[in-house]
Amino acid sequence: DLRLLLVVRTLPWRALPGAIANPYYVYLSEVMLQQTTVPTVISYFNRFITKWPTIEAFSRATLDEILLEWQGLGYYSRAKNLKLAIEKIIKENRFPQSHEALIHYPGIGDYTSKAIASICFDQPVLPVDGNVIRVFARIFNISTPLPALKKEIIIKAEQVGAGKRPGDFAQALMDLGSLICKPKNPKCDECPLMSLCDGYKNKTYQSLPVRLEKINKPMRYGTAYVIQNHGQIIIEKRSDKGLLANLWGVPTSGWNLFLKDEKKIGNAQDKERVKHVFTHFTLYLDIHYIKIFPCEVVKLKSNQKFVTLDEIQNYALPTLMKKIVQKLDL
DNA sequence: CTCCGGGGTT
DNA sequence: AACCCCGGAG
Repeated sequence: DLRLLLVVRTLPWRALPGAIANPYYVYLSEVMLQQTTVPTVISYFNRFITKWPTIEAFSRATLDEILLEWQGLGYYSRAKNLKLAIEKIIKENRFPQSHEALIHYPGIGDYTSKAIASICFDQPVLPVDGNVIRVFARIFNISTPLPALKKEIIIKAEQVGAGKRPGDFAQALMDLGSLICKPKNPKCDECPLMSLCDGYKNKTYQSLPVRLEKINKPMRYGTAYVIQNHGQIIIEKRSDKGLLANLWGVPTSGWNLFLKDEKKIGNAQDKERVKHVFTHFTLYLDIHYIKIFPCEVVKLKSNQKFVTLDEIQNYALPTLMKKIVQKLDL
């Protein structure tokens, strides 16, 4: 039977043996883990629960305060959704407990709703994340390529069931995926499920799960403007929609696609250019340094302000903008 | 340097 | 199907 596994890892959001998991901790950590690895999440998570120990405390934080703590984690709309969902929960005065109830909150989908329901409330559901997909694809030797594979595994997981301790089963399966049944060089000789693994039996496990073609990312380029005056620079708050929404950074030009035969980028030195990779394109920004003369009058847009390098710590900057600011020596 | 993993929304 | 970001592995 698949449902005989031990939870291996101790993590700050996990309950001690015999204790009940804190839904706020599990929810917060799951959202962070949607985009980042465990070692990175641990420090972010600890800062969050120190600053906001309960969902009540969290619900009183502004989006700007949350983004300041979230900076560097990426996928910034998740911080916004987390805030919206927690405000809703506080208003309702009750933490939703079932997969069906949870899935209607912003930013909570199939995986996160099942993770919270099973880990915190012992609901009989199995969250299917990348680890579970990989483990199931190998155990049952399924060669359906991603992303279609995911739906197949979700159905398979419903058939397998969640056992008597759904939360432990879910976490054990994810631990197995991350520590033993790894994407590369899995430790099959240490695996408690070796004897029932069809992928191991058929020696297909290394190539599972199968994923379809990867497409080349297009490149974009533009200019970032570092506008200085007396040890201060101009930063601006980005729009509340689209890429890096609600975050701060130096002003930039538009980010243009390279035309097919266009000369790539200029001959700027490393110090004057940053490269940053997003999900669907790679960005190159040449940095232009502009000094304002004392007699010049600068008219700032409503979303712009002058700040010193010290003051910039109080604004949420994405990693792209940190790369630029770190080069500065005012 | 390049590649890749990781859920949810629209 | 496209969009949303970053860090770790190799």
